[in-house]
Amino acid sequence: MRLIQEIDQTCCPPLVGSPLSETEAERLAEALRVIAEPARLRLVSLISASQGGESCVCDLTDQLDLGQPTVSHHLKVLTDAGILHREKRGRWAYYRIEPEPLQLLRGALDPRTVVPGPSAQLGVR
Amino acid sequence: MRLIQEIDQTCCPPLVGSPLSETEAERLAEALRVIAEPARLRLVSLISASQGGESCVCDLTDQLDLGQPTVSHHLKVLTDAGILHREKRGRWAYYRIEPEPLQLLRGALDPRTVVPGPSAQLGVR
DNA sequence: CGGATATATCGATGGCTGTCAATATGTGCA
DNA sequence: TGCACATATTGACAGCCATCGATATATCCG
Repeated sequence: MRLIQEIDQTCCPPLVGSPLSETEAERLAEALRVIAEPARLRLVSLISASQGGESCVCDLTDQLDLGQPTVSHHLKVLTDAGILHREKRGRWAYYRIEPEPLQLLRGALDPRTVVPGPSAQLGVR
Repeated sequence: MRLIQEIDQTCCPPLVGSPLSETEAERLAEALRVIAEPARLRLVSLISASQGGESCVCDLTDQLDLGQPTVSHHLKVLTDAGILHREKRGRWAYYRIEPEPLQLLRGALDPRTVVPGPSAQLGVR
């Protein structure tokens, strides 16, 4: 059984500035692992590029050269992480992108982490 | 044996806009997997937060509660990916952050992917 | 040279996870 | 009610990889 793991505010402190604690690193890694997977990246890009911003499972299964259970599995992982939103209408399940989680992950890779210019000393201990 | 995999321009097309090809998704996932690991995230954050922007292995081993071979392994993965730069001075090896790769990864998570406003149609097929 | 120190490499192992086939659940339709 | 369709869940398996102990390599010092 897999625990639900949401990508929320507490997951993604900037990668740089002060060193990540063990717990912070684990949470951020867990969040990144959700999207560090080819099939899931393709699912996100397919859904976001689809008209109406949503897709049902059958459309996605066609394009991914993967079995339906596998696609369903990846959609569940993305949904549990909060990256996708699932809505069932009739026999079909429609998935759409939830904007915030990806933005939070993006924020964790903030370039200030990596470019220690003269202003790097500001709040940083 | 592990192949060298650099995080370069060709790795990180924006996650949204047009759907990722199978190859693009694999390359991006491979790049993300490099940082989707707690120990490696901590290494990056420790190095970037250290004075002078660089650390030697011994300093890092102390703070990570991991064996020296394991730390050395993670540093190699990060270096092969282009995220860290290694410089040997005397008996010590000093690692510092290479700014570009993390920025490229950040670019791949571009929020335009996720916020389909009225301007979402621009170049997008 | 020889010992000490710093780091890297090797080989083995255990745990995690992506994948599939089979099956279950749920929904619409006749 | 019964069938067809769409999706989810389960159980099993294979491949990957983080970790470690042991060892190799490299550098400094006396």
